[in-house]
Amino acid sequence: MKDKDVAQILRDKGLRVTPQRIAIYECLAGTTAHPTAETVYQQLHSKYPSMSLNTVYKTLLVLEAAGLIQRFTTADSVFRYDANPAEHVHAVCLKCGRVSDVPGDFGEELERLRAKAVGNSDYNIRYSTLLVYGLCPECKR
Amino acid sequence: MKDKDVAQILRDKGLRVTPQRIAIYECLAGTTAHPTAETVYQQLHSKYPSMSLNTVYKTLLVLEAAGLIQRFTTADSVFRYDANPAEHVHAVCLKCGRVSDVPGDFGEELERLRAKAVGNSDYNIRYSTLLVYGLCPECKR
DNA sequence: AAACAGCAGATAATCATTATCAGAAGCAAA
DNA sequence: TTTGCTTCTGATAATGATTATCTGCTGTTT
Ligand SMILES: [Mn+2]
Ligand SMILES: [Mn+2]
Ligand SMILES: [Zn+2]
Ligand SMILES: [Zn+2]
Repeated sequence: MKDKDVAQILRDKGLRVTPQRIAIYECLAGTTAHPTAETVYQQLHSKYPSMSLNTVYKTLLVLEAAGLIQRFTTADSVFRYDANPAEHVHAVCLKCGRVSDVPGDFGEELERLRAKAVGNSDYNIRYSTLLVYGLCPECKR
Repeated sequence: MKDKDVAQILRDKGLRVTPQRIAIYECLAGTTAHPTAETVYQQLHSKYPSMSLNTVYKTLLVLEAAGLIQRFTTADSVFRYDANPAEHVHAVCLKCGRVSDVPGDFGEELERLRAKAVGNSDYNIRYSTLLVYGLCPECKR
């Protein structure tokens, strides 16, 4: 997704386009690491020394509300952010906390699970999150 | 699971059996609501006025380490506790935060997902958590 | 350029969870 | 049953992530 698109999506939602919003989105779009707000802040601090952590948090909320990114939480209870807002499977390392995408198309499996959950639950189901926990390549020695 | 069993499991792990531990386990075993630590604390406060919230937290960690319960986190980033330590599917209400078990046996589907994730990921996968988000019966009006 | 509404940054507040430590209590041995 | 050791509990404080508040600034529209 290019800057122009992000800017346009923001404008279409009545939101302003600011350098901070573009920078934070690009930071997320340019990594596969599912960083925390703190990590995003540190990444951008050299290029944008005046940007505050609070702005990072608020901007991430704005981007999420606009449907541009997703936010999720793992067992360590720190929010992770992902420039890919589509449902997909995440692997979480039990030792170092790293979060990675699980490659492959799980659309069919997730859809089947969803259908079964919809049938069995009295909830009006909107979406689902699947996390698999284990040891990352580095940590499994 | 009866008290005697819990007590014995604790003893087998070299842990002491205390009224607080039994009470907290029974509180969890007697509900399907997946309470937070704070909720467990409030539930027990009338019967055990001297029990502290800190003890609830530490006891829940002990019970989890003993494999008697499981802990997980939802989108609101507050830990939920469950006397059923087996993998199963949870539904989370987007409006009120309620967490319910999704009935039905998802063992086969979860196993298939796990197998596919194991094949596609370079993580050494141990377990997984599947949460479905939506509106609970109360909140969907 | 001007004017307005929304945004960024500094700061403080909040909330859940964990750490610390002294006294109480479970447990095993005597 | 009593003793003695060790672990646990509860009071309190600390931590860490996230959010709230407020003032000055900036993007946007005219
Ligand atoms: Mn991802
Ligand atoms: Mn459950
Ligand atoms: Zn790792
Ligand atoms: Zn609800």
